[in-house]
Amino acid sequence: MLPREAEAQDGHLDMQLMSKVVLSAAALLLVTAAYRLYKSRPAQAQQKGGNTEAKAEKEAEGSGRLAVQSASPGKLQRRLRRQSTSHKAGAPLGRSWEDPGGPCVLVLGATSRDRKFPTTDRQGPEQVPPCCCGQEAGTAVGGKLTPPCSSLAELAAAVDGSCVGGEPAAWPDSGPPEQPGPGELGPTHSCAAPVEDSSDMKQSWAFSHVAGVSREEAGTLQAASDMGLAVQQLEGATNASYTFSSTAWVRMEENFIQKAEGAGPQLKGKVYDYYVESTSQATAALAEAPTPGPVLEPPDTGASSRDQAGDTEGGAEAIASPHPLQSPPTHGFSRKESLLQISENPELQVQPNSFGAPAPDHPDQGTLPASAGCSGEPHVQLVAGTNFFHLPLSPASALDICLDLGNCYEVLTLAKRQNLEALKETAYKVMSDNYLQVLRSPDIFGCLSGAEREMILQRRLRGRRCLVAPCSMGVSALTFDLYNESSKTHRGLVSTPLGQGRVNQLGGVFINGRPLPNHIRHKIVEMAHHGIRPCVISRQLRVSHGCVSKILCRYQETGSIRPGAIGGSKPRVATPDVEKKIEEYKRENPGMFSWEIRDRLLKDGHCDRSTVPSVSSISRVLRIKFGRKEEDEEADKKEDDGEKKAKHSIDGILGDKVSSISRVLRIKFGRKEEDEEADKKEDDGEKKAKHSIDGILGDKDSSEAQFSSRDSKSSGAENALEDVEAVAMTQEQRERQGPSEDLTGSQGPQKKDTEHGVGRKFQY
DNA sequence: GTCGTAACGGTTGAC
DNA sequence: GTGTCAACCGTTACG
Repeated sequence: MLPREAEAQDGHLDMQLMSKVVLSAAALLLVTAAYRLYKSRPAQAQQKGGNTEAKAEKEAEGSGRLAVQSASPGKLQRRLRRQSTSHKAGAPLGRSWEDPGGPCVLVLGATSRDRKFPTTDRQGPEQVPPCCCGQEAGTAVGGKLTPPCSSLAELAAAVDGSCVGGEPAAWPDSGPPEQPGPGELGPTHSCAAPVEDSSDMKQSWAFSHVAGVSREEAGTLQAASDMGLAVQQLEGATNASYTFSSTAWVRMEENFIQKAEGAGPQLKGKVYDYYVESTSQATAALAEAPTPGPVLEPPDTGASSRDQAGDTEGGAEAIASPHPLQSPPTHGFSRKESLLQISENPELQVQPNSFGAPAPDHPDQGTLPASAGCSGEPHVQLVAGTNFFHLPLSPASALDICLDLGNCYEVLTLAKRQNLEALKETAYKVMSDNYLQVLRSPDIFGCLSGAEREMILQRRLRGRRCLVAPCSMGVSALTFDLYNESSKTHRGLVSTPLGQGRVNQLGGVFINGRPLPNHIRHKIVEMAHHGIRPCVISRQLRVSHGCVSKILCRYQETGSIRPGAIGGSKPRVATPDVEKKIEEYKRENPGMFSWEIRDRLLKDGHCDRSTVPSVSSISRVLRIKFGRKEEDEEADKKEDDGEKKAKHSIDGILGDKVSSISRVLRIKFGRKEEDEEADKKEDDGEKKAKHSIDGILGDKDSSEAQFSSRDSKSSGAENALEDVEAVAMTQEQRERQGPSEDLTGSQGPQKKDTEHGVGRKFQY
């Protein structure tokens, strides 16, 4: 118990320390950014800037703990009024910011923005729209989109005291924030019921101040920072999760242009918003899981938030308290619910790709927006040495939409209607990422144009670029071109360095005689697994339906997507054991003919029909073992009868040279043309359909007689996946690996593949 | 329209 | 080092 408590407190103290450090850093960055931004507009305001900047610095130096006191309510309201008048675009502007304030909005900025830029405007802080969090996002885009609550949003709501607690101090100039509307407590509405006792939660988190400066001159600079600490503990659990979040927000308005106009106050300049957010989590062991207690109502959260906001010091004290968990509960904590729901719903945690929302785990990196779900995400600007996240203030942007398959097409339609390229890109990306599901959804795939289908397919394929392994010139070069973003078309593959690429009737590229890349094969199987018909697969992947059918049949039979072994010669059927038997028969009966030996081998069960050596092979063995005899040759010739005719004709064509060479080969390798001819005859129907599935299956059946204890299908599926992943291994390497594995019996499917080779049928 | 399959031209690799 | 040959490949066309 005690050690656990100590650990918990240690962890909490660590969080406090970290909080301070991060807050300090955030504040410093904030001030630096604000200074630089404002510096670029020197003539705008010098009257009050000194005070505000001084305040900002003061607040920054104070680790953001008590910054609220520096804010002047009066100043705040003046600024708000001015903004409300100047912002005709307040609505769109506010909306564009409100949107991020939805599920994916960052913690403080949205709240602050909402308070500062009410869409209804000119009412002062009292009428400022309430906290951003929650379902506003869904309504932001015409109410059509009701995206699932973002984990980030909920996390933000949980972490951010502004949303839940509505810390009024978040904006010094916003005055006491009004009570958030019931529907606006997004975190509350969207979060599951808290499991942990609220009182514990209250004590476990604390919110610092929010600092802000503003200018009333033509150019307006606003800056704010915020930090929050939340603790989540599941019922009965002994571990608590600490989530710390800090946010710095800067807004710069270039409204000084309105002076030149002279027609009255009119904001024609730009509004820049920057923010940087840092979120970190830690887990600490607690003494005991607190008993779940009654959940505080949402209104309480807001009230308490305000109280806390008004009493920022209290929050600061909570952070600084050495025993925060023991402090009396004072707040309602819908943030617990948010955290809990996030923790219980993994899908809510995977929202870094949510468009327009910064990933919580990557506070300041430039890749944050890059990880968003599309190429049109807000760009990152380097300000004051820190990557800031710049959201374009597009009036109609709906940056907080959480796209999924359920709404991607609607979003796409909306984006098209409103000409939102970024949103379109995001929707396309969702479709591409869920390509198989899209294919199965007539309401999505059926509504897409041909170009769009092609585009999402291309993006889907492009995403596999990492699978390219340029180990083999023949295949890899082609594959690389296929996924080269610069080409972006299949046709770009045609001109491979080797010039082997060809384009089939469907527009797909292939190399004649060479198997398709593994990822294509895997995709075929994958799509088939999703119930997509072969004809659709063929069209989508631009692979002939014959090939699709072949691959699927093979996969169904063998469980492997790999192509068969290419090349090579038929292995010897006259194995040492068989040769030994032949020698034994000959010793027992020297006058025994080769065909008699052959029959004896079959009769005694040493060989079956598929593995018994040809008469020629037996004769060769006899020649090697017992020396050359004219009689034997004569007898062999007679036995071979008509089969030799073809050979003789060939000899006649090629002359004595071939005969002599064959003789040499016969002695040297124990193999000659005649043997192969005889083997061909003996193989009879087994070879008739080499290119057909029947042939493959026939080979399989024959081989199964020898490898009856194989269980290829179970491991075959794994190999199918493995095929895609193991791209470092070239096709040829795999093929070569197959036969060796056959012998060891370590890989069923591979064995089956090799069994398809006719030669493998006669392995033994 | 879908699917199976033989034929084709090609590649590969063991011999 | 080269040629042969039998395996494989994917495409195409046909039913």
